[in-house]
Amino acid sequence: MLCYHFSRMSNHEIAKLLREIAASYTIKNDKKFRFQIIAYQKAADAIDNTNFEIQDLYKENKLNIVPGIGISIKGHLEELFQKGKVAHFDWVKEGISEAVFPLLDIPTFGPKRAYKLTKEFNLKNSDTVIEDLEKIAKEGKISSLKGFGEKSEKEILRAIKEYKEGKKKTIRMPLPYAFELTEKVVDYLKKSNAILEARPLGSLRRMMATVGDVDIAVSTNNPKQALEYFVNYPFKERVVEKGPTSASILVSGGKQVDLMTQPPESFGSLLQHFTGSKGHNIHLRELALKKGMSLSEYGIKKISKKEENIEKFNSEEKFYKALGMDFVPPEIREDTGEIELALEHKLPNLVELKDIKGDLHIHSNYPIEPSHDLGRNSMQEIIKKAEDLSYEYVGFSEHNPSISKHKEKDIEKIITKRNKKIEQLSKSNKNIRIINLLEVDIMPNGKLAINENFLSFFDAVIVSIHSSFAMNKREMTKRALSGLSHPKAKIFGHPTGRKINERNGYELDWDEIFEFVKKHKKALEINAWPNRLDLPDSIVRESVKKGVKMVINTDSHEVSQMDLMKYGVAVARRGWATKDDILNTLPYNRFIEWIKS
DNA sequence: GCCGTTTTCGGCCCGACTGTTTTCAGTCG
Repeated sequence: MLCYHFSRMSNHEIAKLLREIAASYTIKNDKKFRFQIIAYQKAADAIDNTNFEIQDLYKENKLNIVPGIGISIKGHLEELFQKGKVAHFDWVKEGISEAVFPLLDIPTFGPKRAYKLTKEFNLKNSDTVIEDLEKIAKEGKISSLKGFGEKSEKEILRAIKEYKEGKKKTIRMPLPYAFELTEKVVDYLKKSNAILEARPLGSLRRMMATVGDVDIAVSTNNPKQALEYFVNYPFKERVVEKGPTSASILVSGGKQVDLMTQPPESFGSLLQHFTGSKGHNIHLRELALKKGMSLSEYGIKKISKKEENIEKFNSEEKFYKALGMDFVPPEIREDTGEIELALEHKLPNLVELKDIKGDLHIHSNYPIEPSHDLGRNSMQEIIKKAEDLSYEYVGFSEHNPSISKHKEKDIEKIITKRNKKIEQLSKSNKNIRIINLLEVDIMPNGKLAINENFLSFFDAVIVSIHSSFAMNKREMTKRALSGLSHPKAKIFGHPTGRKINERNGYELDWDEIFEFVKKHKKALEINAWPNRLDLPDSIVRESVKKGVKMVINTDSHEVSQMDLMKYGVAVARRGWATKDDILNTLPYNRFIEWIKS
């Protein structure tokens, strides 16, 4: 019997276990357990997405605050944490080899096929199952199996090969990377005269921090020609599938691009359908069902009417209106309360890029001899760029001078000189107001990496953590709060320290951080750097709920990077932030009043 | 197994595509 290391199971491991239960139910009897399967998958999704550590919630007896965890699953998880195993889970998994589960990470493998193959060939070792199966396929033993054939055998070999090359179901691209990839495909599509419009949708349109597949919707009166053109995309690796209304290709690097088509008169329903999220759409359709309507990418069917009449929608606004709802911004279509508010016409006015009046986290090339990397452009070039972006103000915030390389006297000299430079620039640039900042390390002991006497040289400083990430939650929270406690420390930079696809970031006690930041009128940064996007959207949402203010910054080291602001705004929108929640939407006078307060 | 301004019982989204099938099962989004 398998025992789990219950002393410390991460949310991800717990979610994985619940997905294994869903898969096992599917294998046992997918019709009989249809709703259990959905329930376990939903619970797994919820656990993957929550900000709370599930084991912490268990200790506080608050597991049921996670939507999707009800009486049964709560009980099972409690048993898991107490005993390290769950009798009911063992029952569900009975007769199913552990070797089934690694196969589920490979595209085209679902529970049924994985089970059939492991059972037929008596595969028991979950560490070697993929290699074992590959060998069997190469020997041509799969094609003779009932329900399999030559093609599926080849498909299995290809899927395993691609999986080994790193094309797993779970690997996701950072948002800006996905943007560039998509732009190339969309530009190509627009050159076809069969294609009237092409728009990226899915998680990309919802501006999620990471994107799995790229989804593109096409408006066309000639789907056959449009799809033929699509699958001939010059940078394609291969065609995954192609039908009369949709097709999928793999492009360079093995990323999948899905294309769906509709004629212009139904394009609105298609946009809505293909933007998702899955949870948002399911909720919407359940709601519609209760009103006697059935929703799909084709439009709205009235169930009561005998004739198969589908009402079509050329715009999303009209589609939502037909359901009695306001248009829901794509960024918040995650089924976390937006549907209810759209019905009551009470959706928040989310912050927009044009609301941003300044960027405070920019590294110039001023020779400050910093602890970390210097920027590449001059302060003057940055000011010029800020003008181009129609900002009112800009903040210079190079890293603090390295304390290991300088004596305090040298640091004082460097800062004094920099201050004079900023003063002079302020006089010569009337269109852009300059805010004199610095990004200062919070050292492991909680002290700032600059003598506190020097802080008076600045309007304020951004404090952030760049080292010793392995500290525990308690110590890290203490460290962060200590760093923020100086009156000049106004902004907590990239607060979680995460790097997407690289590291998770350290743990903090968010309730304590929120309380402190709010009480002392500080702000949390939403850092727009592509693989940071930090704060994560879910923590922005909590900040908004708690009334904690934020600023959105690019952390630019080069002027072109100041354009990354849109990704930071996207994160803020995904966290339901309005203009009022974001301090750098304030005009200069009010912003400077805050930062000097 | 979860959930609730139609319900604490009786519901639970909707469709595309492929391969192995002679009408459907499996996977995916």
